[in-house]
Amino acid sequence: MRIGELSALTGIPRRMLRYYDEAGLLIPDRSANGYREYDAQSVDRALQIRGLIEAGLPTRVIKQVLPCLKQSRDILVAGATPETLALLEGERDAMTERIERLTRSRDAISRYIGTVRRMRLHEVSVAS
DNA sequence: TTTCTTACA
DNA sequence: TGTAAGCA
Repeated sequence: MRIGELSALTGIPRRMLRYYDEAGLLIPDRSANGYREYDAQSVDRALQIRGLIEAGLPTRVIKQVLPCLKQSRDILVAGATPETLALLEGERDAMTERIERLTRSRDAISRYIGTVRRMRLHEVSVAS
């Protein structure tokens, strides 16, 4: 299938699909006219890549981990080299930090919302 | 019509 | 990421 169809199937913008190609994450075949030609497997592959990117993994890391995901959507143990493992540990820690920052932000926002609501309630009761 | 590359906001 | 240009 061509890029337009893969885009429709995955919901991933064609722009991003070309970016995955440039980044070496998902390299399609090329038809005679130069159009990118994707196989059915590319659907899962593209979805996996998007998931990893949304999780905040740098493309360089994804590029290294991707071979481990080649088959199914589960991780292939055989493809895990010590270097890859070390890289992933670093990413995991960075992810944990991000989660903690997000948690603090969320809690701060929750407190703010609670405060504003209490103020509104008082205004209403005083007015009526 | 759809896709391609390159470049800029 | 979006968009525009100029092709094939």
